[in-house]
Amino acid sequence: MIAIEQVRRDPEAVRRAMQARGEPDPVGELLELDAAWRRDRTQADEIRNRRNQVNREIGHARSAGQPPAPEVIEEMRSLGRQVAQLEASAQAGEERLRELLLGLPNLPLAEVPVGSDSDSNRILRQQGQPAELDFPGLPHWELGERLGIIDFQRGAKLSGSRFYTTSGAGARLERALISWMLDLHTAEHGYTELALPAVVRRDVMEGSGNLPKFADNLYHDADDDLWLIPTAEVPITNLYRDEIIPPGRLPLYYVAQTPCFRREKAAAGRDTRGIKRVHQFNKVEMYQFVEPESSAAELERLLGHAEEICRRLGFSWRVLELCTGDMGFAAAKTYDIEVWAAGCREWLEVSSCSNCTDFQARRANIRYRPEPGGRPRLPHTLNGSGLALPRVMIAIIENNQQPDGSVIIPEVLRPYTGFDRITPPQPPAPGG
RNA sequence: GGAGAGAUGGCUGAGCGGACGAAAGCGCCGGUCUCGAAAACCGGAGUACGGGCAACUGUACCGUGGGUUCGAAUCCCACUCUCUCCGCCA
Repeated sequence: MIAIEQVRRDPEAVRRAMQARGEPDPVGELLELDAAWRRDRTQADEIRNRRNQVNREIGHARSAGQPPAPEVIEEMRSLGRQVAQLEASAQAGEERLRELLLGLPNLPLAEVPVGSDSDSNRILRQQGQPAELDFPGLPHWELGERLGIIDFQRGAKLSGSRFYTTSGAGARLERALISWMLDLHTAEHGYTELALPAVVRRDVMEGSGNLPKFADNLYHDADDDLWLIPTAEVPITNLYRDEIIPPGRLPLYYVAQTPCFRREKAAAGRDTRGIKRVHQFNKVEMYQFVEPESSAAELERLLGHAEEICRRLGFSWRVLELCTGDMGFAAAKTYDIEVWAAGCREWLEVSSCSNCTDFQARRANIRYRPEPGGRPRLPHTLNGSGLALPRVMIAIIENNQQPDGSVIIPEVLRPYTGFDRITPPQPPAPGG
């Protein structure tokens, strides 16, 4: 949520930001609502003040044995009615204002390239070249089935399209990746590991900005009004909801592996083959609560932590700086990391690293106290995948496939997998 | 699932419908004392919003939402959460 104070102070900046985002201009309506509720609020406070004064007088008189005069009571009744009316009006205005603010995306940082869609994203750097195989390579959906490690039919049998199962070396490879990533981030990058609920309450989804606007993409249990998380960002953001973090605690660095559930309604028909876009997947997520002054530098470090995974796995990758129109709702600045997959011959997004500035903190009412006795401030929050498992699996399987149909396991994972190669269950028949 | 108890400030914990933003203790911050610390003593300190250049000032907040009343931390209703016991269960 953006601050109404900022709209008051610099309406032009907000107007420009929303335009860069491709949003309709909300400023006029915001300012009108704001002025109206402040007027109601001030009047209600004044009448209340009067009422409180008379109340005290009644109390004093009463303890001196004097009951209040009927006309005094009558005035109090009248004041009560006025207060109730003004308050109802102020409350309605405040709710509409909040609703409007909740519907607005974060303001992009000044350096974010302006553009309406992914065509305007800027390629910041590229490490390595898109690898070419010197034999006809296979996409992972074929490799996975031939190796007997990914089963799409049975996934669909259990849960429908866009679900899959892994088995044997495939399941082990994913578990190894998860352990290795968590170990790397905790041991070398300073993160604290969290284990978290995968279902959360409605107000938690609202705190993170997924509800009400993005209900379409969420799975939901109606009986208990519980929602399946689309990313660990949701529960982590809400850890400190409605709290004031004591002095000296920031920065807080967290990493968590959770399943992520996405209905992908908006992407119906896209990426239907393989495990590139599925309804349930695992993701290792990094998350930071930091002081506002350091969030810009922290985003660069966070990005580096995600890139380190790519480097050690031997990937070729590139870093994109997203333009204003392509960024997520809560982000003020976002880097995407894409790795090259030689089988489907695509750059796959494996990480999205964002500085959400104070947007989530304000929305979820998370504050911190800079020093003992100091005024509470809003921290900045950052999140980044580190990394999303299915697409990492894709890249490993496709890039490391061998002419004989086997797949070489990257060196760093071998202590975790216990094997250095995945081989087909039987020698592949000639011609497949 | 059944039965019961509870929710007040950073924590513990008082609070006959009117003087209550709320006793007291602990903790915290500042000061006196001390070479320094501890102890003792003195003082300070909640959060949000409105008005004001500011000093300041007004209002709200005792789990949440309603209700009764001139007036609610206090009375009534609903909900949420926590704890204890029983049952069931990985």
